[in-house]
Amino acid sequence: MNNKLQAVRGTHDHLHIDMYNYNYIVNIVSRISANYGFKPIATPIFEFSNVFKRTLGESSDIVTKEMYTFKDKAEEEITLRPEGTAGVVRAIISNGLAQEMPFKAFYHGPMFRYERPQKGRLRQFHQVGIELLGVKKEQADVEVIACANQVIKELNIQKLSKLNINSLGNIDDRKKYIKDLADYLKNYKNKLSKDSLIRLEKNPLRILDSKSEDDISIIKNAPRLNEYLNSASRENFKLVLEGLENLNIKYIINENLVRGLDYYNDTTFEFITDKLGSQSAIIAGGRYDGLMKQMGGSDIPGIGWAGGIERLVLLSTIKTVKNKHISIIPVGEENNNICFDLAQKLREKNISVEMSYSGNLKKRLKNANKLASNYAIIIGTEEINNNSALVRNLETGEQNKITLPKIIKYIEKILF
RNA sequence: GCGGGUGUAGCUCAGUUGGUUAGAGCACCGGUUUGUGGUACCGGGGGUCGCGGGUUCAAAUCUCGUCACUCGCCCCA
Repeated sequence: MNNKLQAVRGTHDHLHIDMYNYNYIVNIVSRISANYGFKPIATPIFEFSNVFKRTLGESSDIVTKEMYTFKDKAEEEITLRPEGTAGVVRAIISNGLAQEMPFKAFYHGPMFRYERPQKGRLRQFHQVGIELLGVKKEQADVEVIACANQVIKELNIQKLSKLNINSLGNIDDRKKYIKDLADYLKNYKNKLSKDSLIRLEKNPLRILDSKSEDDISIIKNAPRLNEYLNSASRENFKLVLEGLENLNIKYIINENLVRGLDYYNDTTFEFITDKLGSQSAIIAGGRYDGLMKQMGGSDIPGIGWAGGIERLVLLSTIKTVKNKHISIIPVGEENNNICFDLAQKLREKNISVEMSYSGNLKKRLKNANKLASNYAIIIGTEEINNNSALVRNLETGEQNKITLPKIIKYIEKILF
């Protein structure tokens, strides 16, 4: 491979198969979420940088080291979106949709994060996601999670993933907790891992899901977040869990599930897998009640999730069902026009037809075989003289002579 | 951002202690006469051995750098 021309690190070309897989995932989520009342929406791929800086948290990893930010020709600071929620919420505010609550959106598209690429982790990756705004009631949490659960189920990967769930409480409770947690951890400064010492300064919550053995043993006796939750948050969490049980959705309460974005509160959840190395989350989300207000809109609650399309594809065994397909073969260039005309007529009947561009009968049959055509229609001078065509079943080799006026009906009959 | 592994035809890989025109399978193209594919046989195209520098009479093979992929960490979908 002479790689003078290569795609930028962490970006991929999506060739046929990739696009079929991509569309497969998007179509499933689109259809399922529509059944829950979510409607499609698309927001721009880039936004003013503040849209993300203000919402994701100035100290979050995404903002501090992963954003693709640049100045455009008008000196505006622009960022390629690293996630979908902030843009959707901004769009609601920009378009004055705060009156139309509840607002239920489904979206998909590319996201950008400057990270070290790995399997299932790219710099340009793609997400599908839903957002439900305007409902504080736990019914929203349950509905949103149930939708994700159904996606997992229909992708047939429920055995490969587990739903983890936790409640982060509100911001004030969490602040109190973080302070106590940090105070506790400061007693173990000499035992904590290097990474965790840094986290202790920047974001002590993150130490909770550390993979270091030492950290884990220290955390065992640390103060617990759920003991800091106010009664409303506790009650809400309890109702969410009951709602899931009511729907027979299996979950694991994971008290150490803390998410990287500052805007989350109360319910957070992740469908995680152990099949993708370091990349465990395939669908993840949570509640973000303060986000809209923080962005300058009304005080409207929200909850949603996003799924990584590439990760979902990696986990699924996707079989794309191929439509029945026909190859039309003229024998002799002089019969091209009549064949091409027949091809058009069949296509107008919504039948998938190809006519190869060159070659004799043998080559064209070979080509038909390569295209996995179900039937070949062969028309040469001999057939035209009889006002007929040969229809060959390429699986069985069976071949019939059909008169031209009847051929479209005949093809429709054998295909459907 | 940190640490490890890998990089030879479109794909999967061989390539001996550095030594003459770099190989295989699959795929692709053509042929095995004239209007019949999927099997078989024969033939062909395609690689400046990721890229750049260094060591050497000589480098795919050693060395350094760089790019990309990959594994772990960080973090995340």
